[in-house]
Amino acid sequence: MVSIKEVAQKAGVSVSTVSRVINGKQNVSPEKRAKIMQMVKATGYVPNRAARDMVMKRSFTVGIIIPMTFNMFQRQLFSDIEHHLEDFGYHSSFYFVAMSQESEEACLRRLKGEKTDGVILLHEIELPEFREYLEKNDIPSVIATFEKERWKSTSIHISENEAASAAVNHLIKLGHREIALLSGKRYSFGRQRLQGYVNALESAGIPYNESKVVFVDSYSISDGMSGMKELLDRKISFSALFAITDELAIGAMRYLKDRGYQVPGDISVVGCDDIEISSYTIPRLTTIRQPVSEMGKMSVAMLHSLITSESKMNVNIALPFTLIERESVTEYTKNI
Amino acid sequence: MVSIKEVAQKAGVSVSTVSRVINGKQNVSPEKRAKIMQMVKATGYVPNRAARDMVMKRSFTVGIIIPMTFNMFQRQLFSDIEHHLEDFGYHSSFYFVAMSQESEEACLRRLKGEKTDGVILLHEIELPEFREYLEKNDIPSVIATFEKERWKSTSIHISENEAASAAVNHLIKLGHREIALLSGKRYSFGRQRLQGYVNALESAGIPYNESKVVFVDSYSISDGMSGMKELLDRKISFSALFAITDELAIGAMRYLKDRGYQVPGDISVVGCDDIEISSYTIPRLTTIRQPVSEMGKMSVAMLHSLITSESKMNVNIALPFTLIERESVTEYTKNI
DNA sequence: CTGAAAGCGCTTACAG
DNA sequence: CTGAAAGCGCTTACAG
Repeated sequence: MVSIKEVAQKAGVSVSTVSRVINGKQNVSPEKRAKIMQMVKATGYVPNRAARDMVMKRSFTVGIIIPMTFNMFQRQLFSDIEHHLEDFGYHSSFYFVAMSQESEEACLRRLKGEKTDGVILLHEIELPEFREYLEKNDIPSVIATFEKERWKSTSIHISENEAASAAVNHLIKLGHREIALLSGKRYSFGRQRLQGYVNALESAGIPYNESKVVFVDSYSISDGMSGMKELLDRKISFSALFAITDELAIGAMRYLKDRGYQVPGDISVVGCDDIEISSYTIPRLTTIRQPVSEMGKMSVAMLHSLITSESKMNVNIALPFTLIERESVTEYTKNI
Repeated sequence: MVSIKEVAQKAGVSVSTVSRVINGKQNVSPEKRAKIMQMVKATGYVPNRAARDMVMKRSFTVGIIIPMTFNMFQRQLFSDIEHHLEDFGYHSSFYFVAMSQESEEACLRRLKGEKTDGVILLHEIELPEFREYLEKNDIPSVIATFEKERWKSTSIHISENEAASAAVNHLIKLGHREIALLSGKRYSFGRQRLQGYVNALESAGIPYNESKVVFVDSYSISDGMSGMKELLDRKISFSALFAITDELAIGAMRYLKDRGYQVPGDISVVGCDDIEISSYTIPRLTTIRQPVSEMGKMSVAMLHSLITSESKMNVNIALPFTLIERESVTEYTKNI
């Protein structure tokens, strides 16, 4: 591969000068600049990234922390983030982490060797050393799509609590009072959306009833099916369901169909997130939309500004969510 | 950050020796080795990747070429590939490329600067210089999930042609004769699956009828809807549809429902790929399964062997596919 | 088994 | 505006 030295020789200048022009610095005579550009083109020279990274002591890469198995919402988010990262000229390095301490430690170890310019978390890491390492080394981080308390970093999210309330209020406004909840314990948003459900019920003067809520392990479609099964097996009476993620809702609708129930005829279902597939399900899912692309875009933009600016001020950004009314919800008529 | 030099000083040895132990070389006395390990631990030393990459003239990263907008099948594949790459100790670098020459050129330019150890293509690149560059520089590449003619690299795929035939034969066996095709021109598999459809018809002595096939621009769910619309608007008569991707099939089922048709009551639908969501749609989709995880795993394993072994032999691997019978297909009763 | 030294390909003061 | 030189943090012959 051709090196900067070779280009310098062919152009009859020093490497310093070549370095200047390829990095767009001023103070180079037009003639030399032209000559150098010409040689760069002729030789097909491209700077060696490793060498540059080493001397500049930064890698121009940002680390992306992702859960080992990431769901559809995160896949969309991830893809948006990648695009923007590329636009800003960053590389990205992945860190898949599972729900275990060893996995988090392994992630931290790798992180130390790579000197990423910053980190975007699509997954909540518990390990205290992790946070400490970032803070001690001034590595900016942004949390994408979580509203995490006491973690000193910028975070982009919707108000989880209010989003859940909005979903439930929509149901209440339509006359539903026996509203089941399909939730999970994993991640902070599980707790927050549960809280939103509780709040909405309370405001409407509807008593909270434990037997109407089920917690599943994760947030996949199949968890939605098993959660719905559990709910049905309890033989309680209800007319609507709020599933805290769209995938859960889709699984619930699937299972309801298997058991012969109509959505929304027998049960109204509302989800949360608005993943792509939700506009195509049968019936189309009524849900709360998180502005994914904006969130992805902002995550990168915020991280970039944290990396480049002097004042490292961490902000907590709550983006607006929207209720998207589709076909899975209807007015209250009866309980099952 | 602590460097190798610092560790050497604290351990009272030379940097060469430290380098030997952290790289697991032999020929180091047990005492020094122990002392060094201890200092590594104490200082929290982790080798600087950029420095190592530079001197070793390789980056331990593999480039992943992805289409600008990647579909659900590719997202699953991608996620599998990433996991395995991490297992093998590789990093990955993304190259999103659009359907344009400039985009392919930009991709090539970046590739030149990064000295990736190898490349995995999830997207077909047309630019001849691209292939030339890889060949000239002995950069191994594997094509994941495409069966590409005249491209000297290893490729992992199913027999597209036969997979399509299997789907259509299934329909034929159930008595269908008027079988519509929802296809696309983009990528070689579009052409290949079309060929499989044609072959299956021919073997069964059913004449190919152009009016029963529609080509859409891309392979998304919404393309599936618009393709189905076009088909219906042609007012032709048919009893079954083969959509060359699951997303297309899901879009078609969606649109059929909107127009008041029953699947499979009025129209049987079979897809191809077997993406996750296909087992949860209403009705569940009958489709041809590509062994995604195996494909992801093999792509990485093959690339790794290409990178590390001496003999760079390129192989063309066709993995078996399976017909997955679910609920979207039924016996022929009538045409619409 | 071990260390001194060269070199990888860049950037960045520094001196002119 | 320009170049010589130092230095980034490693690995790898080479000599002992």
